[in-house]
Amino acid sequence: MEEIRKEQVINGAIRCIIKKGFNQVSVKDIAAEAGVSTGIIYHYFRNKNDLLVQVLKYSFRKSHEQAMETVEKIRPFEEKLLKHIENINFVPKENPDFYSILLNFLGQVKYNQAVEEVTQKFMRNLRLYVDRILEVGVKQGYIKGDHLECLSAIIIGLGMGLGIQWTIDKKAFSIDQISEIFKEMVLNYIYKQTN
Amino acid sequence: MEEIRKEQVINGAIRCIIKKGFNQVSVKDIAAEAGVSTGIIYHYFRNKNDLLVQVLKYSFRKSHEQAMETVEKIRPFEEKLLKHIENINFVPKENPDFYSILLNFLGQVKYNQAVEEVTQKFMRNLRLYVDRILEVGVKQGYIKGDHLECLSAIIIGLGMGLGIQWTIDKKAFSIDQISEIFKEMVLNYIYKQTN
Amino acid sequence: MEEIRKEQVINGAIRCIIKKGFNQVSVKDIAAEAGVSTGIIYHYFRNKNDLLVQVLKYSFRKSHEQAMETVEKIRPFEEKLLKHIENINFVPKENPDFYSILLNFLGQVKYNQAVEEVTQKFMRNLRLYVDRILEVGVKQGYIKGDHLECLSAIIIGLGMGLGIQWTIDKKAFSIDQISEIFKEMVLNYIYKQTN
Amino acid sequence: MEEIRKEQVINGAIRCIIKKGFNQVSVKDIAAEAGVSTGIIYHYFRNKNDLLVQVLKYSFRKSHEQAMETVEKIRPFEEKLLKHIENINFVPKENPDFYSILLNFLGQVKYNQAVEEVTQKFMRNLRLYVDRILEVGVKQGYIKGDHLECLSAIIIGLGMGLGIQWTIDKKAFSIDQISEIFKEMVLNYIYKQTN
DNA sequence: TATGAATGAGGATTCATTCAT
DNA sequence: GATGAATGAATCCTCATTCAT
Repeated sequence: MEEIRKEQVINGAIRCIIKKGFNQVSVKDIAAEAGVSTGIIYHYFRNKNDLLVQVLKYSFRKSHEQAMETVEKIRPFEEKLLKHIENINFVPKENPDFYSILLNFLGQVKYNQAVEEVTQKFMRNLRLYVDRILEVGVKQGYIKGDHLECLSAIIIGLGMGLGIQWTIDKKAFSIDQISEIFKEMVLNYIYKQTN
Repeated sequence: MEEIRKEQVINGAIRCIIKKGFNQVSVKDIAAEAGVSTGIIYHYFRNKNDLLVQVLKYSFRKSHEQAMETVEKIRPFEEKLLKHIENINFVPKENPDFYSILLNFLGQVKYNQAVEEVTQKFMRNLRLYVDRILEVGVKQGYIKGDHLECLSAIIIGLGMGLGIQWTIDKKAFSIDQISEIFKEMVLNYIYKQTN
Repeated sequence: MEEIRKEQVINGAIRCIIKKGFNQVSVKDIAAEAGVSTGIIYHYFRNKNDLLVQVLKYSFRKSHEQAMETVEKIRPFEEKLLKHIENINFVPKENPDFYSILLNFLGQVKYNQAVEEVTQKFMRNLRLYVDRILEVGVKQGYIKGDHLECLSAIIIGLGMGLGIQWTIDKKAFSIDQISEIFKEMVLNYIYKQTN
Repeated sequence: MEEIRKEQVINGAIRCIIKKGFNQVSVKDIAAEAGVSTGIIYHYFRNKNDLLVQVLKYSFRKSHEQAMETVEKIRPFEEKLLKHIENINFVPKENPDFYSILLNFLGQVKYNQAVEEVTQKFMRNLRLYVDRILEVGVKQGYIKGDHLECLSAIIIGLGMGLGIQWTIDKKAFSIDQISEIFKEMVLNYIYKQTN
């Protein structure tokens, strides 16, 4: 029951942030959106900041789960890597709310330790997942392991940079097209190192 | 005189935003930091939002000028392109305040039309600048023009994605190392298309 | 059972008031301190104010019982009077919590009829008890009854005034020393009237 | 101007406390009573507690000034001492608001350091003033200095104890009558020590 | 009896904005 | 141009009280 209520409030908060923006959201708004009283929010969360941190954690978890879903099942190395890059690049299109939430929180990282920790952990996990895929490629002899330690940051960084650009300006480019090019660049890079 | 006062206030606002974060800054804070009264701020800016938009414009202009400075003088195509990529990648290290400011504003884009317009224009200019460099490369016969229309978004996107990752977590990777790899990836791509 | 529960809650409330102060105590605090739920408090007490009035009554009764204990047994007039004065003067030292509680409630007397009535009754009983001792002294011929009607108020008043001073500032004076002097002043007064 | 505004707010706060009681007073009440906006209170006082401490200081200062006024001019030792005792005893009648305020704050002493400090200082000054009068009596040879060090606490303590009793229950006794008796007790005591 | 989730009015405090000086 | 006192709506949060279980 407690978990249900917490999720109810978190989802209300997410809808509010998407609709009005992080800075403009009040506890009253969230309570109304979630269909509860303001008081109950303080029963389940220490304060507004605690709630917002839970929102971030929840969003990260959901996004992660969603992005992994399709990749998990794929075995062949190259196919798995390319599908993962595609997934990352397609987040802004397929889950635009996530970028809304993310952009709202990124500005807070520097000023809010809890937000910083949660965000750092999320980013590290993202890179780690890519690293693991690449490791498999190395182990199976497809690619050499040299010069691969930064590739995860590049893949995640590009995904994020494109996502933000596209969120700011949907007319900037075609995500589909750019994703293809980027996949090609990555393949070039890992095989060139190998040959 | 008006310009001096405006810049004085804008710089106070920038210092405040960097120090306390966008959401936590009040007009009183800015006035105190700039060494003026709150009243005078309303003499030179329509309201707080107007001031913040001016801050964004000012930051974008300064960052742009700084990033261009070294590149402008370089003539040879490849050298110019690589130097520009390097410049973009090094912004978070050499001008970390810019990323502080940028991240503070990115969350507002969706909810504030003026911020949206200014940000969109800035991003377009960034891509345009890269496109121009590439165009010169095509004209001078170094590379073919096909498949280059998305490269600017990739270059800018990666710069931004790395900048944000690094701003969030300085231990994530070495900017220098990653910049080298990325430059290699870009060269691979443009010459492979050509040959 | 009802009495046990009520006393359990009252004692929780007393500990809370001593620890945090009357104004700062919530029903939730009291429930937690007493080891019960908030709901049960409303089963045994009409509301928070009712509970607090019961706390006051209980404190007055306990303090009264404690102060009387030693005096009751003493028969000789002068010895009994002096011992009672001493008891009154020593309350702040021997039962400092009582003064904590008392001071917390005194400010409410004017604004809370129930508190006013309970406090007035307690103060009257205190004076009455002194009056009875003096009456015995008169009956037994030790002192004359003229000019004695105010002595109880003086004895109680001084006890209270010293208690409050000492509660505010333990370094203000030595209760033992002052009690001796005051006993002497009272004896001087009642025998001077007599001779 | 700042001082006038501060006094305006303090007086509003005093009227509120007298009318509704310390615990029941809100900043909104005080603002309304003082005829200002709530915002301005935070312009002149750090917070509600700061304002209340200023109220206490102000009340203490005013009460002190008022009590001293008549005594200051009197030179002869005995007359001066008796007049001072009388003044102390008559405060509840002549300045009942002071006792209202005092009782409202006494309960806070233990839980509020600023209130504690201000109250301790006030009480010490009260005793000091009595001590100075007695010193003069000693110097001029009217009385001996032995056994006088506690007399100030007794005089202040009785004044306070009677004041509180009378504030709680006006029918308890006649202040005039009791003041006469107490003055007699003090004279007995100081001269008995002398002869 | 007993619990503690739920309510929502009310409290302290902040802050963008105005305006008399 | 320049100041900063003044406003009051809005914010976060608390808490007495109720009630379904």
